[in-house]
Amino acid sequence: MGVQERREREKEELREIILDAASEMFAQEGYANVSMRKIADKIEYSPTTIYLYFKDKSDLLNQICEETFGKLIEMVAAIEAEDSDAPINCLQKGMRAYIEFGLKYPNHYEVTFITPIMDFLGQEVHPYEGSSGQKAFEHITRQVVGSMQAGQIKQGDVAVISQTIWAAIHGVTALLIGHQDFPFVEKEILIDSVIKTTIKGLQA
Amino acid sequence: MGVQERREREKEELREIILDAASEMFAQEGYANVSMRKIADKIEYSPTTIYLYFKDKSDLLNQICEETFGKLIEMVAAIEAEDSDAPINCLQKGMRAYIEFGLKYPNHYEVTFITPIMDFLGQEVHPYEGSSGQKAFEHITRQVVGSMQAGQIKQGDVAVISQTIWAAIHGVTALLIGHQDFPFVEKEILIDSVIKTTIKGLQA
DNA sequence: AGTTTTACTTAACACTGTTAAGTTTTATTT
DNA sequence: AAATAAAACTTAACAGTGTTAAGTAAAACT
Repeated sequence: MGVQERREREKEELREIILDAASEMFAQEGYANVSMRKIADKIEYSPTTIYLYFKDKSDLLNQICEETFGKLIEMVAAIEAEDSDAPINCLQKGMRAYIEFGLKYPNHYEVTFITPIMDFLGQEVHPYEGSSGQKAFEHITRQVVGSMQAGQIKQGDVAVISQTIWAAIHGVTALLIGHQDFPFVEKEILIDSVIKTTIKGLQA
Repeated sequence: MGVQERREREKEELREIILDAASEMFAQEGYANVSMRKIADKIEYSPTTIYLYFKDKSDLLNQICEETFGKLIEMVAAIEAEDSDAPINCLQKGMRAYIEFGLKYPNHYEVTFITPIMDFLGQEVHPYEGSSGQKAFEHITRQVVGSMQAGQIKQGDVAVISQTIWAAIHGVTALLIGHQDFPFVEKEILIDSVIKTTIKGLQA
């Protein structure tokens, strides 16, 4: 009765092929500039086949983002595992990793964290619960708790502090991605400044 | 020879009508969900008439943003004119005004500062030079200079500090607008935290 | 070999932004 | 006042979009 298993494997393979093709195209040309027909052309299937594997275009995107952000989580988890001297260094490294990840995959960052995907009623369709985004954020929270317990940042509401940090790193990432015509100072200097200012602002 | 002047006035009026209709619709339903035909329906002209007044859809948007952000500049300028005791208070008020403005006109904020408008080659088409966005940013810069001269924030590169501030306020604004499903702490508390953390991080 | 299930495709719908060509209205000139 | 020129606006169309319903080919089961 190995037939069913083989077929499932084949289905999964095509799912991956679609996902890979779409991922590459989204990252290269941007979500809006890639049509279902173009993806279909690339994988040499009819456009409607994609709909047998994904609910719609935004579902395709969400699943790509889940994959991509799995990588971010791995990166941040690796930093945590490094058992660095001070939790606050860990937090800083995590912030830097987040920003650099966003700049490395700007189109993926854009679609996951910048573009609010709305349906026609203006409702957001980015389910947060259980998403990789949630998991990534939980890492920040954990590092905040660690730094707070070590007395390296001031006592306070963990959620407030975590979200403040997220605002800072999202802010610089989003600006650098989305406003390439703006006369920014040198990228590394700005990133440094954002991280240092935030950490200093949170110290006891 | 007042005929020509009257006609110019009439042209300007229709331009305003289009701008107002589009502005309202973009703000209510979001840029992507408003088509040229829908705008045309609303103002009771044919869709192509719009192209006699605006180069294309994104031009329409840019001009709306210029108008809207004129208001932001007025707000920030009013704060500056208030001649508040300390420049750093002025800076803080300006930051708050920026964030609150973004939350008040989320769709306008989105299209000006969040959505990167790309043409089909992935080139950005948001001209920064001379834009209202530039002018708004210059206000931040001026307040940074003032605070620095008053010794209320540390000495340093004005551009770096200004952009760090922008990253922070853009970050929280963009997050609050774009991720309404995220379990944020109370809005005012988060905004307060971002502003205070940033200012504290920049103090001498 | 015949039947059912699965996988995939064709054709179509209702949209989109945008342009070229044509029409109506307004102003100028004779 | 009639003819001409210019401006304002519209109709029709192109080439594309996401998505669905209906149909076909292939594989698996009986």
